[in-house]
Amino acid sequence: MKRRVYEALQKHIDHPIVLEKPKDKNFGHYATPIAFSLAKVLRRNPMQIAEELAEKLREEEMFEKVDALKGYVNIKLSQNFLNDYATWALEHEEAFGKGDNGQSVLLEFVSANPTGPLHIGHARGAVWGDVLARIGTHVGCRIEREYYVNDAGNQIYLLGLSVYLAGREAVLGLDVEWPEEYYRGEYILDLAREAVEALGQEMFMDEGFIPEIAEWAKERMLELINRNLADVGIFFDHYVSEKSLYEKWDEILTKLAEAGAVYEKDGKWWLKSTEHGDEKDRVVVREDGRPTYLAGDIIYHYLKFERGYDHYINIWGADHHGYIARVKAAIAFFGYDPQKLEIILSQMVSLLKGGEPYKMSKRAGNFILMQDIVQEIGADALRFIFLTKKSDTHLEFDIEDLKKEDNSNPIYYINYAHARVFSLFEKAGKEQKDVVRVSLNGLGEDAYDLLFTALILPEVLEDAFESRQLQKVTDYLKYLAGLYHKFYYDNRVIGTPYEEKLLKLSAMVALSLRVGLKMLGITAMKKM
RNA sequence: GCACCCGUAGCUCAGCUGGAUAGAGCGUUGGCCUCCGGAGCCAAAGGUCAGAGGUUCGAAUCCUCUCGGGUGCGCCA
Repeated sequence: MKRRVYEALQKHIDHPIVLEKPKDKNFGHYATPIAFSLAKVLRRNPMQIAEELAEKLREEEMFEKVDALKGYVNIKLSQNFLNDYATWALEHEEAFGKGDNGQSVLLEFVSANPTGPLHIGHARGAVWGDVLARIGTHVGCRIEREYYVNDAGNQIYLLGLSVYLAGREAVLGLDVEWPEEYYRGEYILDLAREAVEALGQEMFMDEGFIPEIAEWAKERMLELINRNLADVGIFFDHYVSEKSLYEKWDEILTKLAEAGAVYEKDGKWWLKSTEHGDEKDRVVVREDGRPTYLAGDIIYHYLKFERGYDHYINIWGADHHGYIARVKAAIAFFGYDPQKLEIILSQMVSLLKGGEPYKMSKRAGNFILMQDIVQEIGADALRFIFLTKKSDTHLEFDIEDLKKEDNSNPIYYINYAHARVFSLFEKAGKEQKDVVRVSLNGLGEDAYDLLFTALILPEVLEDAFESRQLQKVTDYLKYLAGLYHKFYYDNRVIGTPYEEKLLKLSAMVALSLRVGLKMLGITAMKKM
């Protein structure tokens, strides 16, 4: 809809146009301060320019009214235009809001180490990535979801060691000496019990079996992580194993050397990441010849770019922000455009419980599990908490509040509006198809406000996706639901001369709420 | 010390590609059910947009500095 307006304006203006929604709805549906920027170029009075422009735009059929006010050009869409659009939307439910962006995007998210269950911080990135993918797909991108599995290195050995020791101590009752660093937490005990059962006691008699135990435990953890994700409706198209990448390392190192990207010093190989804006060069091969973690990431991103997507998005925890420069540097050395890699940082989540800060630490084992929160407040509420906040800001919430908040949760507010519409149709003994072609002519201003708000869903989705600000969708849904609740309160529907018109309007609102909720991974309720 | 994120109502947060009178939810106070779902609606109180400069027709929004909070600065992953 916005695009149609934009195109209409373009016919008359040869200048970048900013189109916005006026704060005061009396000003119309759209407004542009274009006259101010044109005034600078043309060196003329903005009021005058606005007036001339308004004059030209009045010829467009889709506009009912075009005003010039204090330099702004305010535009009001015609009722016929809005009505026809609503009819189209209701007849093409699946297509409403669908775009044709066409970009192919590889979205990497979660990528939590397979050494434990997902905690609440992971959940934020997981939900964000999932919804970004849902909306992106709806607006027409071809988005593939990928999980990078860090299944190599010391941490996996540590996992094995932890299970091995827990098995000896808690299951077999042997004396053990705990090292300084190991994984704690109940899940390690569970794993140990299972492992003794599945692998046999003899595996716990000799440290030499630790790598085998580690491998087994890692697989179990991946299964667990996937179950955690599935419980909130999150899935992946690809899993890439870090371990499997290293066989390509020699080849990649050669490529880097040919590009002049690496050098040898102190018996180690360094990436010249400072050449591309990093603060220092980074070791990629240790003295003993083993590649570092960065090497794995270099291979991974090289292969990503080889796969030829238009754009790449990684959602990382904010604690990895220092890592961006070196990965981008490597990409640049391969001759690819590092701009195509976009890193979205998901900031910390702090939890309170009854006002007390909850320290989250994987090693300490007292972190809050995503599955526990899901069990307490439900997947939908968990999704909503994260989606009402932008990703790059710290988020703090109290578990106790969330528990008691299930009644005042905005999801209920939105769903209630949706359910009310279905209740109306039921009471009226009608179905949507009975009213889609009804003309809305004759309805009042508030009805058209509501209709217009329902119809802007596509541009809200597009804007939210393009700006990576998913909270715009939740804001919109709350606003639309609020408008409908008020409208419902002010207007009687059934038994009035406007019954069919108002049912159509209600159906349109419900459609936008439903599609919007679907984008958030939440199913709209017809009854509550 | 350097880098990144943040500082907006009592609390949790929107608004930030500069635009018209700074918003929501919760909390507080007071109204609205003989009537389609009161899980709703209406109203009130509550703000030096951390502070100071700058840029310009115009700044919560952009720039600089200061103060305050968080995170990162491994050849761990």
